[in-house]
Amino acid sequence: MSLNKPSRRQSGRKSVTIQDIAVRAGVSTATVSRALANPDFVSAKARARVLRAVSETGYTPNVAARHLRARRSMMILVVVPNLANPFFAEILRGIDDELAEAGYDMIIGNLDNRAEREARYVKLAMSGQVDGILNLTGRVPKGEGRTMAELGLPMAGVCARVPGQQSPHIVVSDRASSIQVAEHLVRLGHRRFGYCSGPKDNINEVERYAGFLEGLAAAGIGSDAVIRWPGEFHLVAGIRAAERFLAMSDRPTAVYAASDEMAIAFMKTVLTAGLKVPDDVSIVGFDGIDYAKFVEPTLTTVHQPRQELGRAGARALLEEIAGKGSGERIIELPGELVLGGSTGPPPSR
Amino acid sequence: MSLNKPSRRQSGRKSVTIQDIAVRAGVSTATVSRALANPDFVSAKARARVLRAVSETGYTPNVAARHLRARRSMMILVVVPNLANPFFAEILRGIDDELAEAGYDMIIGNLDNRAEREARYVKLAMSGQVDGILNLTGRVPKGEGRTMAELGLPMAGVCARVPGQQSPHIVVSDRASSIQVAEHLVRLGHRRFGYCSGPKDNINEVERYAGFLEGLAAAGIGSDAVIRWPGEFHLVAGIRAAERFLAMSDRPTAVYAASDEMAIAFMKTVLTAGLKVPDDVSIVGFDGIDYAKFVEPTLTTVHQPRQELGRAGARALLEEIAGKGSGERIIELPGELVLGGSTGPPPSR
DNA sequence: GGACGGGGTGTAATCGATTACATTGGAAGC
DNA sequence: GCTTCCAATGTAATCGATTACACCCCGTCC
Repeated sequence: MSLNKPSRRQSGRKSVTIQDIAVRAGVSTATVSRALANPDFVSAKARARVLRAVSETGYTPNVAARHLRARRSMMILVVVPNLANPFFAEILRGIDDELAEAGYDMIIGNLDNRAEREARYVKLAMSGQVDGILNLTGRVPKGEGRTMAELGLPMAGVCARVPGQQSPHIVVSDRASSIQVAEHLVRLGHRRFGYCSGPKDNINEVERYAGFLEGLAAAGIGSDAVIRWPGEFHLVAGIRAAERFLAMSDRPTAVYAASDEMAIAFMKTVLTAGLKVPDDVSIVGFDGIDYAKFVEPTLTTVHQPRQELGRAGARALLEEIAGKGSGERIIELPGELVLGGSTGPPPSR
Repeated sequence: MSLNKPSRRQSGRKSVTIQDIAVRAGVSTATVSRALANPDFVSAKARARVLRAVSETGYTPNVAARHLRARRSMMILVVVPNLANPFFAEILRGIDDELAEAGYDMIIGNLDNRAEREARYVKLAMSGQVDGILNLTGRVPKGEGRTMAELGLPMAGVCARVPGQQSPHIVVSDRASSIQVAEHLVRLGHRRFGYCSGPKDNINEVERYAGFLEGLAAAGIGSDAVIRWPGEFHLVAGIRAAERFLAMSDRPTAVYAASDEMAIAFMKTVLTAGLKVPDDVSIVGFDGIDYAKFVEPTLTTVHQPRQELGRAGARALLEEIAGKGSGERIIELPGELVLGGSTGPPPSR
């Protein structure tokens, strides 16, 4: 088996090196490097000649060489649970904006909701290819016999608090927001509830559920008034929950879903079954994705400041990388309950 | 200004090198390298010792060094118009699956619908950081005084045919599918149409519009029966088109939108205005994103085989990289008209 | 006038892998 | 037994940048 295709070497690419620039500008490679990285330490004349040579040739430093020597790649690994959920897309935008400002690019590790894909990104992180990790998954990815946290790379968590991980976390006020949801539904007159759960090992899920119960308790309603359906934050889980709901003889009058995707799928399923929203059942989601505004009726939901979550996460990570990080630390941004048309008083019967 | 923070060198990371493995296994670095890359050329004994040393130490080759020497990064740049559109997320999944099989990872260049972000990725591609480019944008990104096509890097287009770009393209049958849309609407009895356009310099848009007119023409309906609203494929454009639609005194009875996002936003806006869908107006989208099934009524749309588009694109690119590519070439995958509840006969009046 | 200092520059080591080329040892063939 | 050949391995060059260190030159200060 041919060791390597020697044929496909630089098919057409010219590859201008720092040597070429040095010769062209009549200086040494050291001066070229300095002229580009630390202009202040080079004479104006030399700098001008270097810059001209660069623009004439279209030289771009080879990042592999730079990375090898400088021991930094200017790349960040962003681990995402599921790219298909538009909720994450806007967080990524915030992250990207902030990272780009600092000169970093990002590699997106999409788990696609499949834990077995974690290993691939642990490996990628191990190979020294990235300078830091942003973890949006609410878990500590494992693989290759290690966890991602053990790699000693700077890391920060966004959206999700990961217990036991020594790094900053940027989260939304899951608990406080869920209390508001409970208050809103109780005020409307609801007394019996359904709850569309996220994965039970996810801390956001835990907090949201706890907050919901806490809010109800404050109104004197016990946890036995809540039916909890298992779920996974995505559309399909919403359908399953709705099927269980529809099969019930004595249904709750309000349903709280731990993600908008589940709420939207739930709503669609019960509408298709002939129920009216909110006349027959009120529905509340969590996240505030764009589509929540484009379903009929509009979804009542807790809006997360997605872009700001991303930006704050990126900033925290950059601090960690710079060594200015304070390590373990939680930054909580407020969620906002946005009222839509999917909630109303319970059926009078 | 301190040149570089010397403090932040390898904060805790051990960095096992090939040297360490060589010593530990009692062989040379060449043998270690071969044992890992070309096991057949190394004795079983040596290989075993190397592998043991590797697993004992958790060694991972430094990719920067490998990349520098081997002149390949095993990274692909994927340029995406807008990550927030879930349509692209599933294409990315197809791409990622196929690339991962071949050992490649991807860097996602999200333009976020802003052309000025193109330059950043042209630069990234120029720096030799990637072995190839997948372009989902339907344009040739420009910046740094060049276009991305001029870099001489292997490239392939997905979703969009880019005129004048010498590389394979994987597209959906825009024209044929749009003809079907026209036939469907005509068969239902519609005679006056609205069309929610994508960007006019986008080839998919051009083809979709042309196909729509062609289908109508086949039924003896002229292009003067179609009102075209300008758009951008995203949600906001759908709202704008709907506002124009609502302001009309004599409205078309059916609307075709060049993307599901526009269709969904259009539908929501007219529903909010008190119209009924499809009783007052029929709506058809394009793409077949998940949310099309979760709006009420369900959207009639042209379903694109997204994952397969991504896979085929990745395969074509890998062929280009391997030098087996045939260059200019168009692969067309069929779209499928999926009937939903958003289309019906025109109001009888 | 000589010592000193510092800005500007060049030389060469270095990062950690891959790989061309040289070398070794042992089996096979005569 | 000696040559031949090939598989297995080692040595060292190499990729292209960054950067420690040395050096030169010239102005300034005693």
